[in-house]
Amino acid sequence: MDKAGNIEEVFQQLRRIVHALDTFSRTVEGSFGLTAPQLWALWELGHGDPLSLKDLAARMQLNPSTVVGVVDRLELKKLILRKQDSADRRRVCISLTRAGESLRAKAPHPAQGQLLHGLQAMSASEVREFHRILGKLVKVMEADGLDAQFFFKERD
Amino acid sequence: MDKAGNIEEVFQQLRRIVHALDTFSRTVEGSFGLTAPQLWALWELGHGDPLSLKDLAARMQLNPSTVVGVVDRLELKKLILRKQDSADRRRVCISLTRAGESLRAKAPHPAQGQLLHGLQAMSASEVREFHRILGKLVKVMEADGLDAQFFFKERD
DNA sequence: AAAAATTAATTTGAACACAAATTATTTGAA
DNA sequence: TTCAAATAATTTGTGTTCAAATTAATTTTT
Repeated sequence: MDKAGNIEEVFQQLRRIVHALDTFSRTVEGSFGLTAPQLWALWELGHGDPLSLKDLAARMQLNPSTVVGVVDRLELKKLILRKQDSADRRRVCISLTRAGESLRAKAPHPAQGQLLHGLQAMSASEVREFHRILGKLVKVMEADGLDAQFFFKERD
Repeated sequence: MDKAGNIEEVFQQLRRIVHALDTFSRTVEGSFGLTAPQLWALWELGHGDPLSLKDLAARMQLNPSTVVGVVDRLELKKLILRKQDSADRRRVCISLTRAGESLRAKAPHPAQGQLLHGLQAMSASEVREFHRILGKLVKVMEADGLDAQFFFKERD
């Protein structure tokens, strides 16, 4: 296959990986009661000291406004506790409840099972190579000054 | 770095790629007026004959109920036309309007610019290798009989 | 031909995800 | 010190995504 063909298929493959992750998230929700983002938040919160919403959002690499909703739902399930920070009353202090801690101990790794399984099935050198290539890709994709207008030209 | 470390970073990398794709989708929306799924649907619809909603959903690898919303918004923008199929009145026949066709001609490739850019920056052999590794990953991730319960064990 | 099963599209309800606007609080400058 | 700027959390509004339930039409079975 030529380069263009490979690129076309890589799109498909990444799309399928994202889709598989989403499907796994829903599977976890069905059998565990938590979605992947909720599980992930629980995981981060159990790592050490309580976090502010902003810090939790930063760790999850999500917009704070998104995390508000995730935290709302965890609070409803009584897995976390929201408390106003006494030092800075703008902040909230989010910590696990007893129930949250115990669930966290039983929970699947938030890194999402199928992907983990897939990577573990590879040899170390293959994972290394994959890592190297992804690194290049991320670098280019996140590069500054990439003008979206650039892509707006006739095709097909 | 050892295998476990590489795996941990691959998670991060994939997360960042997904995030970059989402960001790009919003950039396109801002400067073009269409989100990535809308653009993608427009693209598929311009490929040839009109499609039923089911067929469009299949091409986009999305749930039909998701595509209803995407098509709704394209219809509101007068870029597509919904018509009842005369042969089978359960079906709708979705086709581009004149405006839809002209927009499609000016539109960015739905495969999402930054990723395309990133892949084009690689050598052919690198893309080939990436394609090979992703293929393995997809295969394992989509493998049947993978019990989600399997991942529910103590960790950390 | 009438009843049952299937199919296509849609609606409903839940969760994400973001940006932009808002509110409350704190920090910094005049 | 008072007023302005910045920060933290939240609300609001739009869009994506799915599964499950619903509606309308077609196909199959009896």
